[in-house]
Amino acid sequence: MYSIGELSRRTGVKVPTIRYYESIGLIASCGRSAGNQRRFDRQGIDRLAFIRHARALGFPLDAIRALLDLSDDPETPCAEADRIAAEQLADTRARIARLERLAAELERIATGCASDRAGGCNVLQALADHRHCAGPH
Amino acid sequence: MYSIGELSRRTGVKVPTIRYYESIGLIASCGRSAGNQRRFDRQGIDRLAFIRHARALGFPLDAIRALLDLSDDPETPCAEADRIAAEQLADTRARIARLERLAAELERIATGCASDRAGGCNVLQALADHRHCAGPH
DNA sequence: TATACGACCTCTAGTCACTATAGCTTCAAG
DNA sequence: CTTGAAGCTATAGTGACTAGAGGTCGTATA
Repeated sequence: MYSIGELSRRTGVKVPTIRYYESIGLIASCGRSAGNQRRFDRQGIDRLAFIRHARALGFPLDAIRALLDLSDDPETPCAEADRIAAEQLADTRARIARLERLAAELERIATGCASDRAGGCNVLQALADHRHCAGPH
Repeated sequence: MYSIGELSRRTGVKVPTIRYYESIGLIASCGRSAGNQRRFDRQGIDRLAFIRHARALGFPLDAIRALLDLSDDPETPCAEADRIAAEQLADTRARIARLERLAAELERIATGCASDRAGGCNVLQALADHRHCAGPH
């Protein structure tokens, strides 16, 4: 049996975050001490480690909830898990693509400002007038 | 003089968003009609277009506020504007780097799941056990 | 001039995934 | 038995909006 602090140390998830996960029904303590403090078991650690790992990979909590449901039953078809992961990958790639467009435009804007006064500043002029941009965003 | 809807149409910023920007002091209407409806002028359009453009490039509203302050006075040194833009660029690049690490790991996890049941699912096993991962995240 | 209808108004609450604070109680070591 | 760390609940705040309720205004037409 582990206290919430122990669980936190073993998984790297902060104590308030663990309580938050419990409040939204993502995890459950296996009971309480006489003085109303949460107690967790080995399963609690595994489940929280799973969540942490999935969060680190960028999965939203809703997706993690679905993945946890799937892994609770080893007989479930896992096509759904594959789909969720594929979706997350596609989402991540889309974000990268968007950010790369922004970075390119920012670089064009942010480098080589001729003026040293705001009046002629590249950055400010580019932001004020969309026509200074190369691509759409 | 433009109504809020007209301003919205001319800048592509949604009406509730315009009201939100006003509520946080990012823009101001130049007055109200007899019936208490907002009225904007040409300057309002320019300022909102500036904001929209900066948001499209990923600048947070706080940075945009600072950029607007700078562009309000053409005599201000523009080193600060350059700094803000450079910071935004650095931030964007950092995000890209992180997302690329995640995408690589997701791809490794999400492709080629051998099993068709959750019990042997690649995705679920990788999430359950960090040791299945190639790199840190 | 009456009326219809779209556009406008304010205010509140919800989104996501936490984080912070306040004020209190419990646990474990000495 | 005392002390101090760790635990508890509840509430509010973050960023940048978005959605909804319930009411008012402006203007074109009949």
